[in-house]
Amino acid sequence: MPHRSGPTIRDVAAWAHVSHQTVSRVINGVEGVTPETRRKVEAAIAHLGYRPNAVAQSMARGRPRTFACLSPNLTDFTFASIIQGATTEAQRYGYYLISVSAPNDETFAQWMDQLIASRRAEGIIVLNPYADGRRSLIPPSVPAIFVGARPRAEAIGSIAVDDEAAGHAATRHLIELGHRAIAHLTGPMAEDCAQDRRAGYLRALHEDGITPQDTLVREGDWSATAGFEAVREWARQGAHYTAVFAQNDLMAIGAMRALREQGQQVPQHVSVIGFDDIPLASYVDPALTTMRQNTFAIGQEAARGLIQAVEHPDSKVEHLRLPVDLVVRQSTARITDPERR
Amino acid sequence: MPHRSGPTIRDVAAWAHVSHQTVSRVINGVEGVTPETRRKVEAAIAHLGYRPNAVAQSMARGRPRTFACLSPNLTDFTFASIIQGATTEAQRYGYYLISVSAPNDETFAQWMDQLIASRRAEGIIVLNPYADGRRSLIPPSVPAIFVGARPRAEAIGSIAVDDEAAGHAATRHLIELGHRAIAHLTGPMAEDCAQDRRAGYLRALHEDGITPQDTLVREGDWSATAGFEAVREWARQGAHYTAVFAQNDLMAIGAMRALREQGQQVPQHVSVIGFDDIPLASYVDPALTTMRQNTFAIGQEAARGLIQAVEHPDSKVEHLRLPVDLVVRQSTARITDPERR
DNA sequence: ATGAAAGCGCTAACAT
DNA sequence: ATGTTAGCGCTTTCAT
Repeated sequence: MPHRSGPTIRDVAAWAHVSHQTVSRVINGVEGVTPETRRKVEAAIAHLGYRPNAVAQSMARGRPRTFACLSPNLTDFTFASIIQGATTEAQRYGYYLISVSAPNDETFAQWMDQLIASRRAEGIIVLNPYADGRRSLIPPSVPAIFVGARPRAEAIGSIAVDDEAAGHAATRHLIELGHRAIAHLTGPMAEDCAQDRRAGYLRALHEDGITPQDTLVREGDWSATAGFEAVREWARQGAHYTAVFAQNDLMAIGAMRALREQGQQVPQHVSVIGFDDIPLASYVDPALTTMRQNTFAIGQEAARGLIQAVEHPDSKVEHLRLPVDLVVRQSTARITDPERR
Repeated sequence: MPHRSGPTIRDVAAWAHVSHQTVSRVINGVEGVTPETRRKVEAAIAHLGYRPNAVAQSMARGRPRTFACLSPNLTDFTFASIIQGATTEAQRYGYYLISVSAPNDETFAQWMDQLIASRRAEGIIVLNPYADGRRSLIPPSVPAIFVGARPRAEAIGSIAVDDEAAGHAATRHLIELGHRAIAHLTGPMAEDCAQDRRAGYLRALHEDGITPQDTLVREGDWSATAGFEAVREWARQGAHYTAVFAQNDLMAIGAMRALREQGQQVPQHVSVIGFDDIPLASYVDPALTTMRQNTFAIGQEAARGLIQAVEHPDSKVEHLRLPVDLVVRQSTARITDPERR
């Protein structure tokens, strides 16, 4: 029952005494229409309350002007904010975003089938594309852009912050406060950003002649729980450290809680630095020192890059790196008791 | 340039030596196809790697099988989680969700135009529909479902938690711990849930013969900052209270921070209870007592309700209320010092 | 500058 | 049980 859901281009044409093609020209802002007929058509459109049918346009153009954004989840602030940026930017250019949660590669494959194979979406934004095997599920022909991935020698553009530099800066901040035993809590090491942040961490240690300790580097899954567990594990092992660099704020906050439960004060006994600057970072106790990334801008750039990719398939693929800023709050402090070093 | 982007139904038909209509029947699982021809068609589909074009299906059916989800933002955990639930459930029925951020009624109107007037989406899920004047921007003809709104005498279904009961339960929890001077931090009072939670709060006070104090009820905007500012304002006014019931966790956490900065201990001096049970609730210090709502389920129900509304327009509109659970953690405690009451 | 014709890939109504 | 015929509402040639 394809119900008549409103006036069509032909109704407008009839009302304005022009061909439907002229109406098409007007609504698409194409040159070569007399100002007068344009006015007539516009009057007809206004009078009938005509709105172009987006599905019919997609059909005729062979392009749906819709993207899919595949994210590990929709709830983590970092992802959500990137998605919000991408949605906003896409809209500015007449594109739409279907954002979905693909926590593993089965769900990823399913979405690829339902969104891409069925041509409901004409391009994809993939957040953290190297979390698992999902990369191989993307046919070379589909326009895509990666977020949170290192530039690779391939035809897919990428947007990321400079994770290595950020990891380095975070660690340097701690070193400058006098810390030398610096624990490190990473994201899943399959992901580029986790690797790069750790690389920055190691470089900073190296620069200061500090020997990295394997036991002080633990892999987490970005959750507060992971941060909590890591600190417990270090305690179990009797590990010694005076600072923790967590690769995201959630893990940092989880770590802070575990430290407190062990009777360790932050930052008096142990300094903690996070990554992201989520909205709650300044409200937890103590307020979290962290590396701020502009997630909204990342999303905007991702949308922009993908639009570029679908509209100018032959243009050079872009790899963008955005800066990260150190935001010093109260969870990091200078070592006063030299004994603890 | 409608580029040939793959085999069509007719290619499959030719290969299987049947009409394209038979192919249509097969891919839609319609009865009345010989097992043998069905097999032939399926073989052809597999051989050619055919996938139905979703846009063409939408076009021919006159229904895009796409919904829009309009939320105040995409980043607050509560909204994001509802959206994730809705996306997941919609997918199970072959529907898709375009989720957008509409912080005010101008953006809301814009999205309504671009998604609904253009028939890109055939129905909407509106989160917190009474935040402003947006309700009036929804034409009666568009299938819709409201989340976080009270059932009203209208043709739009609703999903919400039982906010009045939840507000009551939260307040009772504090009263049972001996509190009588209970401050209350609401969301925007234009929203149903804020009104209902406050109503529950007032009822609980009333039941115990506690006279509510106007100065102890402050309106916030759901942000941690609002919670922080409210506590400061109370201090400026010299308000006396031994407990705070905040209508969401963000405001509760902001309030806890302000209390701490004033030298007030939570829960020794002031108890704090929140609402939502965001993932960080158990990791802040002290771990937050809160009212847990199953946001994912809310999203699922919303999607289900909307599908019902578009597929069976004449069925009775549903109004669902989901329960809320008290989760006691460490931010609330019994009053020990009777003097402070 | 404008119009006529054709078709995008599919579903739906009507044959047979 | 299968095929044939029309569209869905628009854009895109190609004429005029």
